[in-house]
Amino acid sequence: MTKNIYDIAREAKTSISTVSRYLNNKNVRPDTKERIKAVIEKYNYHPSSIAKGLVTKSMKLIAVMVVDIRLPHYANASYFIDKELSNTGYRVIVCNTSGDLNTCAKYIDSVLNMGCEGIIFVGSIFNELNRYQEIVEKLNSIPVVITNGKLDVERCISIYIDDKKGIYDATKYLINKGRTHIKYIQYTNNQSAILKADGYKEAMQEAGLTPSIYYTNDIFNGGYDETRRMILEDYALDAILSGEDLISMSASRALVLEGKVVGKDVDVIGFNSSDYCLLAAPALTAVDNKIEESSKTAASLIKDILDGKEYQKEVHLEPTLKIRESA
Amino acid sequence: MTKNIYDIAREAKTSISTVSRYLNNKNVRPDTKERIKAVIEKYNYHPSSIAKGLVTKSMKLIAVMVVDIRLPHYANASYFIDKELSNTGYRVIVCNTSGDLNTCAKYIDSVLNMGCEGIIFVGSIFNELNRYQEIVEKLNSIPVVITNGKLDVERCISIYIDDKKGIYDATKYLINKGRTHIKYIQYTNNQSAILKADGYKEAMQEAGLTPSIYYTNDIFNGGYDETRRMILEDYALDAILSGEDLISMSASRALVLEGKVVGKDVDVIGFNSSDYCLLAAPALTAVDNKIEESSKTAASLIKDILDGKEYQKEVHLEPTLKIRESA
DNA sequence: CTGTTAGCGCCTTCAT
DNA sequence: ATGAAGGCGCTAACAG
Repeated sequence: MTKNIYDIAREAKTSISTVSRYLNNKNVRPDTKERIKAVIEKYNYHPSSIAKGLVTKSMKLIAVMVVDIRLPHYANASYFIDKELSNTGYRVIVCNTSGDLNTCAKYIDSVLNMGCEGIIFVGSIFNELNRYQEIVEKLNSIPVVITNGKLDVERCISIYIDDKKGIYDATKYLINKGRTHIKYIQYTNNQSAILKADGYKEAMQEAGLTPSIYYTNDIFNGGYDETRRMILEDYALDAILSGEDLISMSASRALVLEGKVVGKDVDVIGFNSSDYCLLAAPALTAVDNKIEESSKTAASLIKDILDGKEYQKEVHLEPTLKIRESA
Repeated sequence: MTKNIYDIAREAKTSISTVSRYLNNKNVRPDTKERIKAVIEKYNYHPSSIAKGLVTKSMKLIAVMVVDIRLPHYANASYFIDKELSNTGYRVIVCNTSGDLNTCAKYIDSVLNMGCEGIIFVGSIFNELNRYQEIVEKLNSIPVVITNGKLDVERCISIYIDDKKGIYDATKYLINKGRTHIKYIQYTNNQSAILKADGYKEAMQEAGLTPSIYYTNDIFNGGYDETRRMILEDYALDAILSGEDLISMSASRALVLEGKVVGKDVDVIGFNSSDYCLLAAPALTAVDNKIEESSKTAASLIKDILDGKEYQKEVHLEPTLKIRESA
């Protein structure tokens, strides 16, 4: 039924090697080229990527490691990486690690022996992989890109988005607006979360204000719950910011339900600047951490390594404050 | 460096066929079994899935076709499918077709010759594939599951979620609450969107009310824009519903900014009942179309077909109304 | 520029 | 229960 390279060669009156050359854009005489082309089109023949993979040890696959695709940040990252890569003949395989390194290790094993050519790690949480010597060794065989982190492997590119500065600038912005009772909600306790909180603390202390940090691990309700707590503890609060849009959105919701006018009585700022910011009432002002740019950069850089091009080991991106209605 | 089946066989003092049998749980004498096991563990050997794939014509891959992973509905679907399948040794490959059938066709070609064993289509939009005879033929070679649709291929399971009834019930609910100026916002013009709108119309007409439908193709701003329009055209509006949470959320936002009290002056109902409903202020009441259940069902059914089990060609799921604060 | 040939790592008869 | 040998579809020397 489905044709292979022998069938094509036979019907094009040539050898399989010539067909193979044609397929891989090597030199083939124009007239044979024409004959091969005709037969290939006649049967809509596609060479088996498995058989090719067995020889080349590659299935033209790039793995993307995320925590959970349901979170907008990771959905966006994998979308843009896929978009950038799928044109170049690569297919993307997304792995939901739920932040668990054992799960991640299993995925790495799995994609590696599927002929995966490179891995993109999205998020600083994957920094912790450095502690697993065996995993690091496996990663040595392929190019790796990581955002906001650095892995001790042969070919690794780090894309840094200065999260700390993003929050620092946002805090400054609030201070310059005259806000003084500025609260911060920290989501999780990973490296990136800590850096962001540091940015907040630094800006507050420089201005002679006392930092006030609330903690949560619940992405959907945490902002609401902590804001309720804040209201009880300090009714004079005049600004809230966090390291996640979703946290800030539910904080904003709590304020609105309390009768506060967000953007006037209290300013709220988020982080990521996802499209969901537009759904908040009022629309959420947020730190834009350039997810599209960093994702596309990750994709094109891993291609560069694969293509044997020169590449820089580090790329730095600056977050910016995207002002909407909530602050 | 990396061991193959010959290395294992040699060191375990047996032949590759016996190792292969061990790997595939065939009969092997206990003592040889032990020796093989020891060597395999010593080197942490994993058989190459590419080589295996060349023989079996399968890479243990399932493709999931979605429109755009950035939309919560698709992110959730692919997450739950992945979660259900990754335990069984299958890997999932997500394809963002952006609703374009040519793109979809290319992905199908691609995953098929990568040794993909089955495809899950998420959303009624993929019904349109029936018009492409060549695509349908290709799909004949593998099991297929589609939600809210039916493909004319050999082995296809349809999972129907009664969208029309979901909206019908929601409309009834509003009517029973005494609402009369109920508006509907339709997003896109695909089969599912039309069915939902029909549910709305039917409920309205049965109650002797005049349906009033607004249209948009903009998932993030459409709800807002159309609601602005509504307010100008009929200030007495007392309820809005739509076929997408995001549309209803931005509709709600427009109402709040207009000074209306959502859930009191005007009721708003969404569709999907994603976690984002909790971020709206007030929290969005929505039709729950059972995305987790349908996704997990899709995954386990495609496994059933692959395992040669008996299977039903159709599964029906009932949406329910999840009442929160906005209605 | 082209054809022959030897693998890539595994599964699967077919004997034993 | 086990081993030998052929083949899955393709690429990559090698020789012409």
